[in-house]
Amino acid sequence: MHNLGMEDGSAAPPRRHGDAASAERQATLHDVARTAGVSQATASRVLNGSTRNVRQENVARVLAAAAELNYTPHLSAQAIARGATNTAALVVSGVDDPYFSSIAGGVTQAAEAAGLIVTMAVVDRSPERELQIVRTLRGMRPRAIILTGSRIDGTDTRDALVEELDAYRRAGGSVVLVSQYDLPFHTVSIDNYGGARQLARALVGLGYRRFAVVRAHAALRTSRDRCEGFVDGLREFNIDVEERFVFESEFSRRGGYAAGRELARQGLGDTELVVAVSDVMAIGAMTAFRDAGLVPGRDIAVAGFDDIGPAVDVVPELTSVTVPLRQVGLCAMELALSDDDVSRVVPISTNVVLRDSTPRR
Amino acid sequence: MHNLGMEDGSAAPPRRHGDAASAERQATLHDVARTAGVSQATASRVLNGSTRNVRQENVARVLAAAAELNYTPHLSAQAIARGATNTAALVVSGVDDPYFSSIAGGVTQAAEAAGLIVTMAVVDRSPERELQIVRTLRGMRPRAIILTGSRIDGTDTRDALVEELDAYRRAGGSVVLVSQYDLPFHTVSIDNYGGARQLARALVGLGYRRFAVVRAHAALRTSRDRCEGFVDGLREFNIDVEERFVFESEFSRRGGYAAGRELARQGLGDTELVVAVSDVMAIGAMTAFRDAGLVPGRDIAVAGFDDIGPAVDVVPELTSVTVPLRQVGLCAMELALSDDDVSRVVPISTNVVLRDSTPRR
DNA sequence: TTGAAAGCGCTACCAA
DNA sequence: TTGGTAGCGCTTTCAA
Repeated sequence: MHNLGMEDGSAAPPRRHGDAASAERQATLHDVARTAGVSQATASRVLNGSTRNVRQENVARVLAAAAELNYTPHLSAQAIARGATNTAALVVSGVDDPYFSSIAGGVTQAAEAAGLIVTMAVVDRSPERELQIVRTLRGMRPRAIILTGSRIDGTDTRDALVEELDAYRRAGGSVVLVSQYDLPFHTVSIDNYGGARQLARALVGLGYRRFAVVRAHAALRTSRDRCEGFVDGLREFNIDVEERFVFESEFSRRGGYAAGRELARQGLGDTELVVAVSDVMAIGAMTAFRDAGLVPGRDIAVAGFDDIGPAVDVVPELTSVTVPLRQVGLCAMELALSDDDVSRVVPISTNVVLRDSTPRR
Repeated sequence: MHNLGMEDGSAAPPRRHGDAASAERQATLHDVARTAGVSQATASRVLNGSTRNVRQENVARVLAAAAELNYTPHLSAQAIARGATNTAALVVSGVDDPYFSSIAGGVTQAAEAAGLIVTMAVVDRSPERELQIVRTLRGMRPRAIILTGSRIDGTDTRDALVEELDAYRRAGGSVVLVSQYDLPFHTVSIDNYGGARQLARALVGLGYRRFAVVRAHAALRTSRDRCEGFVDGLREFNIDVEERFVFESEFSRRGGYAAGRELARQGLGDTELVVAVSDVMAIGAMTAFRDAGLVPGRDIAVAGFDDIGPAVDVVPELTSVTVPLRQVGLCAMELALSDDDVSRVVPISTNVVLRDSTPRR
């Protein structure tokens, strides 16, 4: 690599080779050892093993040499020699969704605490793609694979995925699923069904009787569970949601907006409240309502799910179901690190928060 | 690890050892070769090299063996043998901030397209921590290191970081900085200064004369540039921002909220508009105003920066400066992959969007 | 078209 | 407390 076009006044030493293609070789442990005048084994002990049984003088020499050569251990080489990496893999479906990014925040925090590096992959496409990603990730031999928001349900590839994960686990890896509680792996199980059911009760308690529902594709377990919980909750009061007031849409702000717009276009009828399976969707829907000339909280009440930060930044503040997403991430990582023999399920409970978007009727 | 709780009827061979700790060995290329009855070299050629010069029959055998053994190439081993990985490292400061997660979205998308795996590290603490993270990342020998939102400015560790990055680059790695345009590396340079300056002009154009500013620590380059651009823009009209109406706070929703609360507590005086250095902060401030009984857009106008999605979900919709964050991510990755000799700077222009949070006066 | 074998950078065992 | 050395799983010459 050349270095044209930069008047580099910084501390950086100049290029050594004129040759454009030639890169300086990274210093290896061998180099360090030679420079320090000790064996490679000793250098290894100083830099990565237990410093204990090396003479002080040699420790110093090695350290000095390493600093001088700007040595960085080759993690792949270490991984291969040690037979284990310090990597954890995280699979999400969309980083820019607050739901996933909050979980990811928790995961990375816990990983850092455990000295692990997180590798993140995004599945935005098909289940096939997810399978492929898991295969690739497996190739990194991470300590753990954490799968969140997977559309594992009811697809042909489901069995293949499960087998892939199982093979990984048999080889000593640790698998954690977030919100997928019927598979034989560690699972952080968010109480989507229960929370939604509670939400239904609470809303009925406020005086609502006629509902519309905005949900995502049924293959998305999270959406389905929330939907079912809500519908079951209403059924306790002999309330049904009319088919024409159920909107299936993309699991995103855009999807929520589209659903809201559609609902507004079609006419609210006597619908009093629309509940979306996520805050992100609910917020999108609220904006769609406003754009259609409806005032959320007055003309139509709105409720969401997750209680993401922005829920209190919109007007009116959004009624939701609190899910401690960051903690979900922490939990997932902990589960991943506990080498439990049994597949454990850690339940995460959820909690209804009533706000101004659903005023008492 | 045990395997309780699942009746595994799959093709997976049974445990070899009764020992709970013992894991089944992952199949290696050697195993595949043996099973297929060919040499390891041939197996390698089929599975990873050019399939071309291997007899059809052997190709089939190897493929079959690989499938049967559920073989996954050991990426670390490949990395070490090939002398190169297919990894890219991304350093952000906070995943759950829409700013970073949007950029991260772009980066991962571009990485995927290029067949790279993204490793993500979060720097939420000190610059020292950042240096340490970069060192670790370097150990993975990624093809590229993308640094975004780094608080590289004016710290003691700055030189150390630069040297670290330079050493990495000398060894053939590719470094990309987002929004740090005075360092000798590839840079995606968001026009923070210009955008802020335009914003100032536009707001003055709307009739505003008295401003408050909510900003983050001056060491954060992004915040500083936006601030300076804004102040310079006002100066064109001989408008100054009083010192007591400048609030320094955390670069987050929380920080924005705190600043807004403080401003409300202190009293607006004759302040007409508060501009925050990011939408996230602006939105936090808006909520603080509301909580203090002020109506944003009526009692106090508000403007932000970035034009993140939620900007149009709040009421009133937030005036902002559009930054194509996803594209910034894409760009960064492209820059990383182009093995350009010269350190290139790709400018990203920004654009003022006036919305209801800053009504004409 | 194939296989033997020499590494890649590192760790860890064993003997000194 | 040290150094020699045998791998770790893979790629890639080089001969056959």
